[in-house]
Parts: sequence; C-alpha cells; structure tokens
Amino acid sequence: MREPALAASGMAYHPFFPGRPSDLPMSALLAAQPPFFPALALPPGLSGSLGKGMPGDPGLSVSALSHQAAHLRHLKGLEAEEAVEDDPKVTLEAKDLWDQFHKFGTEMVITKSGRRMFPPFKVRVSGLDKKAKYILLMDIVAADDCRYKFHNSRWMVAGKADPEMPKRMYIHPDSPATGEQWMSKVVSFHKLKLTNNISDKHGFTILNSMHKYQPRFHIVRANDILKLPYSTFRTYVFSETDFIAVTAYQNDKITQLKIDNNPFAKGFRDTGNGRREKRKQLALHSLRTYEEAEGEERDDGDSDEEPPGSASASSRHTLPASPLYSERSRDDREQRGGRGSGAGGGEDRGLDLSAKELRSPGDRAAASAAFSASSSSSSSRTPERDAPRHPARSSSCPSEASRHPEHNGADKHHDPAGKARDGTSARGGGGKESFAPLTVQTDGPHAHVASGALHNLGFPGLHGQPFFAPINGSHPLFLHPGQMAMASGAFPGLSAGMGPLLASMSGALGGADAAGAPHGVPASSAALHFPGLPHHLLASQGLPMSAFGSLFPYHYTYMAAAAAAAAAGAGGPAHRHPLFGRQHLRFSPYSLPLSTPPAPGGPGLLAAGAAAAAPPPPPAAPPSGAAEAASGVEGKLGGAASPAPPRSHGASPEREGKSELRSIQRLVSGLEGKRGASPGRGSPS
DNA sequence: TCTCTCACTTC
DNA sequence: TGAAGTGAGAG
Repeated sequence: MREPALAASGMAYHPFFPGRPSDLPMSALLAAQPPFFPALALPPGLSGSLGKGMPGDPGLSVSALSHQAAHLRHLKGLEAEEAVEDDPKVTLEAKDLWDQFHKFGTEMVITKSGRRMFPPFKVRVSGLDKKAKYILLMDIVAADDCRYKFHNSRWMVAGKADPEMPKRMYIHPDSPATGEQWMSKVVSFHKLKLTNNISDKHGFTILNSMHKYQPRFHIVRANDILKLPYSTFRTYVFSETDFIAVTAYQNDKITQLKIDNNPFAKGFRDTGNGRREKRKQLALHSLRTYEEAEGEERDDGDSDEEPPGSASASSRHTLPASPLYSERSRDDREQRGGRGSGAGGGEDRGLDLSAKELRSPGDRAAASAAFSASSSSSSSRTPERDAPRHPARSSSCPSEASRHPEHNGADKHHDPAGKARDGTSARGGGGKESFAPLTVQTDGPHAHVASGALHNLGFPGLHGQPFFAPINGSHPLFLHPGQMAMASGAFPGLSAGMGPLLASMSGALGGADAAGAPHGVPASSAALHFPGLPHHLLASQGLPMSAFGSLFPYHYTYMAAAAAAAAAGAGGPAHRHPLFGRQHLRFSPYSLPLSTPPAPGGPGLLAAGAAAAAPPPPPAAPPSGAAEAASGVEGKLGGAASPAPPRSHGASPEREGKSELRSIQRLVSGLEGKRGASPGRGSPS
C-alpha cells in the first residue's frame, strides 16, 4: 500500500519516468530493487519451493530462505550472521552540487577508456557498529527502459532502451573495514569509472550512452568479500544522483557546471587565462600570421583585416558561438554565486540528507511507508524483504520524457535553443592501466538473455516476477582481473601472493572440480571470463535483453539466501563457468521491468524459466541462436542440466550443493589462513 | 553519435 | 616530473 505522502517527499517527480505512479519516488523503486550480486544461482533443491512462491506472491517464504542461508553458512563453516545491531545512516556528500546538476538533468560522460563520475559519488556513513567490519559497494542501475535524445534543449525519450550492459558492482577499495573506519571519513567512490566499452577489462562500470542510470550505495556487514553472498545488503538510493550517460555533453548547462566545478576542467573556465581563450587566440594568431605572410607574398594585403589577436576577430573567426556561450556561462556562474554554495537548488529536498533505508525487517507494509514517514531526503532505504512491488512500472517508453522544466535546459533557464552538443573526449588509447577498481560482475547479459528468452518464449506470466531466471555460465563470485591487482590493496587477506589464489578460487568457484582441482585456474586474466563476448554476440543476434531492473517483493536477506543457495547448489565444474554453459537457476536483480502480473496458479518462474531459457553460446562460438548454442554446449558438456526441464538440475541437489560448499570452504579456509598471516590495513579513505 | 587527439589542469 | 583527468574540436 502506497502512501500519498510520498508525493511530498521532494522526489516524487521523476522527469525521466513520467509514467510512474506519482506517489512513489523513483528512488524508492530503485532502492527496492535488490542490489546486483554476481551469479546468484539457485540450487536445484531450492528452485521448486521458490518457484512455487513466485508468481505474483510477494509473500515469498523469506524466512525459509533465511533459514536455508543460515544452514548453508553453517555448512560452509561461516559464523552465524551477527544480529543486526547497527542502524546505518547515509548522507550524500556534496548534495548541493548534485542538486545543481540534477536540475538540468545530470549527464555523465562515458568513454571507451573510462571516465570518472562528476560530481563524484561520496557519502558519509554513521550508525555502524564500530567494531564490525563492513564492505561498502555501489552499483549503477538503469533507471528505466528508455533511450533518450537531447532535442530542443531537452531530454526526450527516443525509444526503448538498448540491451543492457554487463553488470558490475564496484566494491570500495578500502573494503572491508570497521564501522569506525568507515564513519571516520567521507567514503568516496571517485575512482569508479564509467565506460561504454562492452569489452572493458578494467572493471569499469559499463553503461549505455543516452540511457538513464541511478547509482546505488550498499552497505554489507561482512568481514570478507567471500561472505558477500551470505550477507544482508542495505541499499541506499539518492535520487539526485541519477544521470544520463552520454559520449558527448548535450546540455550546455551541464557542460558549464562541470567546467566550473571540476578542478580538472579548470582550463576551460572563462577566467581570462583559460585554455579556451588561449587556444582561440593562438589559432587566430597563427591563421593571421599565415594569411599575412600569404598576402605579403602576393602583395595584396587586406586593408580591412583586424589586428591579430583582436577580440572581435577572435569571436568571429574561431568561436562563432562563443559569445553566447560565454555570456551564458557567466550568467550561470553569477546565478550559482547568487544561489550560494548551500542553496541546493532550492528544491524541496529537506534538510536531512540522510538516506532513508526502507525498513526491512518487519516492515512489509511496503517501502512507501518508510519513504513517507521519513522526514527527509531524497534517498530511500531499501526494504530487505518486502520492497514495494512496482505498482505499474511500465516497460514502455513514453513519447517524451522530459517534461520537468527543471530538466529542460531551455524552459526555465533560457537555454539557447539547441546547441546539440559540444563534443567529447576520450583519452587516446586507454593504454595506460589505471587503478583497477574492485568490481564484481555478473553475466548480466545472460540474465537478460534469459529474461528475453522468457519473454520471447511466451511466458507472460513471468513478467514482473522476481528474477530467478535460468541462466548458465554463472560465477558465484565473479572477480574482474583488474581486481587482482587491487585486491591486495583492498583486502588484507588478498595480498600480492593471493592473487593467484583468488583467481584460482574464482575459477574453482566458477567450476573447478571441487575436490580435485582446487587451484586449477591460473591467475591470469585469461583465467577469468567475461560475459562481454556472449553479450555482444547475443545482442547482435537481436535477442531482447531487459534494460532495466525490476523490483522485487523480497528483501535482501532473501537475496543472501539465494546467494548462499547459489553457492551451494550451483556446483559442478561446467555450469559455473561461462565457457561451459550449463543451465541453472540464478537470481538476478536486473530483470525486466515487468508489469504484467503472473498468471495465478501458473508455472513458477523457476520452472517456467528453466524450461524457457537457453544458455548463451560459448564465447568462441560464432553468433548463433541462443538455443542452438545451448544445445551445443550442453551436448559437449554432457549437460548435467540440459536445456532443460524445469527443476531438473540433478537428482541430488543437496548432495551437489554440499559438495560445492565443501570445496568453497576449503578455499576460504586457505584464504583466511593466509589472511591471518598478512598485516592489517589502514583505514578507509 | 562516437572516437580520437589536443592542450590544459590537478595531484 | 609525470600520470591522470578534463572538455574542445575535428573527423
């Protein structure tokens, strides 16, 4: 049950998703979406029961799943999840700056070589247990399933979203750290980079240009990244941080805001000695010098030519649009000065910047209650159990999205019509290896493929379902090669020498024989496999893939359970590895934004999904139909789970799960053994 | 729309 | 000093 009070929260309106219910903030919807987590596979044993509860049943048996997770933790030798004694509160840093950008519809440049976010995503956290260790993460999810264009100085919907890019979770490099450490300073994710390179191997967050995204922040109480799947996520969404990814800035105001606020763009400021003027004058001077030389040679000098470097000449010749641009820029600066740094755009965002976490335990009445109840902010606290089921999250795009005057550069702010864009940059080559962030990546595409397959294969009843799609090639914990380099820095236990182990572990988790080949995968990037290729192939095949996440009526404890189940049940060498597509069930928070309710009494999602979805082709395979590829792969692998009848993942799922659990436990034990010997770390930055 | 190079900046 | 991060502008 939604509460109309939400409309007054200051975040009710969403310029890019006008069709959504007015009484439910987009941030609430996004916060309600479970965090991305890599390869949350469901064990065959669990699939049935889950499937039963799925169709249209928000009252999924979370407790049972939690119990399952606890059981799995026990099997795995992990200590029981500590009682939640903390009550984290999260405050967005530089909110004023975000607000300024948000007024015009924030644009984030994405380049092949990766671009940082500006404003940087920074938060301040409080309410953590000082002694407990936490992992802080963020991810960026699609805000809707639309593609946009910047037309007539405003953002408009340009159609359906393109296939979604592989999902990556950015784990803060200081993770894990104690609550005290996290709370002692601002937690900055400024090193997170955005790219449009689907084949990115740096671990950057991959986005689609001209699509709208919402960053999300997650707090996980866990002292080891390996325990992420067993842990509870708290997710925070700040609605003012949403943005549209672009390869070139579209809105002049955004450009100017960035120039004025980003230190690295100082050279472009109209301060008199900025590069823009210098370059302009230099170019003009060169031109004139050349022309004069030519003239002298021809002895027919132009008498009416202005002196080299004159201002008027400069404007006229080199920057025909610059007077307007500069004037506007000045205006902007003056406006900003007038507003003051603390003006915050004057929007009704409240004074309390703390993110609200949708009350989870016990608050099944819906996230909206928490939203409306909270006095503050644009942020939302994610429900850990009963997220508000998306009331009507339409998967269709309206003809026009940007009706919010504040997001229309021209409407309120006299944006001169139409300078379509300014161009972009991309540091050439991208050959330099920068700091590789720790990210976790799903084979998102697979998930989407599965989703798409479900859609295509006529399972309308699956729409709007929590996404337990049958997908193959998952890693329970997929670590990007780039993480190897940083893992030693980010995780004390994963010191230099642990890279190989981590890689091996990843490989092992991903499919090495549990008992016989604990370290069978070399620690090279080749040992890890990226979904990019399959995704690309599938995308090129035109297979529909969902472009934006849907909301799920269960909270993150459930996710943890699913993840635990995944680790336990998706064992076996082949089916965890992208190269060895074996079909199995997996949880993915990124499913279609589906509005169609499942057919009551219809087949469970898992069951139907398992029957419908087909594994993607092996990376080396030429593009082909997913089903084809699936059959091929399954055939070669002996298909422990062939394309598969529903819930046909092995005759003894429990045994399979325990087997894998044992292997994981061995690996974890090895890690922790080494960790014990390694020195501790510094505090978070 | 996108990619690349460039000059400029910060750190 | 140089790596890395900027938007401009050309293609």
